[in-house]
Amino acid sequence: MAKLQKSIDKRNALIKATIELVNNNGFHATPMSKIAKMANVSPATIYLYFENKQDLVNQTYIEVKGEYTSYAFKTYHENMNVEAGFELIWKRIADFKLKECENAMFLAQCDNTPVIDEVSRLEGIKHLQPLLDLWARGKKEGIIKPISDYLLYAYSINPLSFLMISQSRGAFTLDKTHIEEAYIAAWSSIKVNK
Amino acid sequence: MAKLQKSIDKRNALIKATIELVNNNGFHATPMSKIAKMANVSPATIYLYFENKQDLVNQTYIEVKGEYTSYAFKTYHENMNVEAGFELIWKRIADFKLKECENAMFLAQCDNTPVIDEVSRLEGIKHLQPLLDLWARGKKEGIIKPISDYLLYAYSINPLSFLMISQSRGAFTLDKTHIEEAYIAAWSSIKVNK
DNA sequence: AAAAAAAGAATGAACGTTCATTTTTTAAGT
DNA sequence: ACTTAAAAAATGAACGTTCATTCTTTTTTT
Repeated sequence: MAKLQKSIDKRNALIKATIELVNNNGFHATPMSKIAKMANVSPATIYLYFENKQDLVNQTYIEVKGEYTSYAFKTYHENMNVEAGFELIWKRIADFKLKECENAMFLAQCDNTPVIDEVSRLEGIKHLQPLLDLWARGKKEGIIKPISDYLLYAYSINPLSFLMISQSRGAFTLDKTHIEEAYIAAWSSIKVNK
Repeated sequence: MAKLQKSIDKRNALIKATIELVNNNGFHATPMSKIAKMANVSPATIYLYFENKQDLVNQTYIEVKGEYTSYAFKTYHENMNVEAGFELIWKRIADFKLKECENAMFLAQCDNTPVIDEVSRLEGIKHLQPLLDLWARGKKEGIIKPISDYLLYAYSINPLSFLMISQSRGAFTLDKTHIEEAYIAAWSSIKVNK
C-alpha cells in the first residue's frame, strides 16, 4: 500500500510537470530531463511509469480529458429540460476553463496539434456523450437546430477555448460579464429561432 | 533579374515545404533537413534565405496570414451595409479555409500553440482591422451586440477553424449546406435580437 | 537477504547550424 | 561573341549539442 501510494504520487508529479512544461514550451520542446527535474525524479524513473515520451503525453491527455468531462457533467441529470441542461453543462465547462486553466490549456494544445495519437484522441471524445444525447433530445423537441453535432460544438463549446487562449496571452480578461455574454452568444447560435 | 527570380522560387519552395511538413508533424518534429529535401535544396541553403528555423516559421506565418486576410477582404468595401459586409467577409474566410486548406491549417496550428514569436503574431493580427471597423460600425448602428471583439471573433469567425481541423481529420465533411448553416449560427451569435 | 524501485551516468541517434569547397552567375576586357 | 576572373549562390560534410532511452549500480522496501 505504502509502495503503491508513493508510486501514485510520483506518477501524478510527472503528469503535472508534463502539463506545465508542455503548456509553456510545447511537446517537442519539452525534454524528458526537464520533466524529471520538475517532478523531482530521475529521467530513468519516468520509464518505470510510462513506456516512452509519447505514452506519457497520451496518458496525460486521457487523464486530463477525463477530469474535464467529469467536471462538466458533475451536476447534470438527464431529466433536466434541454435549455437548463445545456446552460448548466456550458457553465461548468466555462468554469473549468477558468479555474483549471492549466489543464484546459493543455487540452486545447493537444486538440489543435498533431501531438496526440489518434487512438488517445478518440478515447477522450467518448466522454462527451451526455452532451450529444442532450443535443439529440433538443433537436427532437425542436429546441435545438437540426444540424451536425460538429457545428453545434464549433459554435457553442469551442469558442471558450479560443477565449481561454486569448486570456492566457494576456490579450484580454474573461470576467463574469464576458462569461454571461458568451453564454448568450453560444445559446443563440444553436437554439431554434421561434 | 534571372538571379532574383530563381531566389524567389527557392524561397517559395522552402515556405511551401515548411507549411506542409509543419501541418503534418508540428514545428519541432520537422527537421530542417526534411524541409530542405522537400524544397530540393541543401540544408545550408535555407540559411541564405532565413536566419534560422524560428525565423523561417515566423516569416512563413506572416506571409500566409497576409494571403489569408487579403483574400478575406478582397471584395469588401467599406460602404457596404453591416450585415451584407459581414456575410461577404465571412464567406470569403470560409472559402479560404476550404480552398486553401493547407494554408489555413498552418495558421490554425500557429495560432493555437507557442511556436510563433509574439511579435510575428501581432504583425499578423494587424491586417484584421477592416473586420474590427465593420463591427464597430455595427455596434454603433445597434445591429451587432455591444460586446468585446474577442467575443465576436470567438463566436463568429473562430468556429471555422475548428470545423476545418475536424474536416482535415476526416471526422466530417464541410459541404455547401454546412457552410450555410454555419453562417447562420455565426450571424445569430453576434447580431442584436430585435 | 532477496526483490523492487530509483538513480546517475552512458549511449547512440538526430538535429540545427556552420564551414570549406564547388558551381553558377555576372560583367569587364578583348 | 568569347574569355576570364571576381562575386554570389549553393552544396555536402562536419560539428557540437541535445535528447530519448538504456545500462549498471545504489538505495529502499519487503
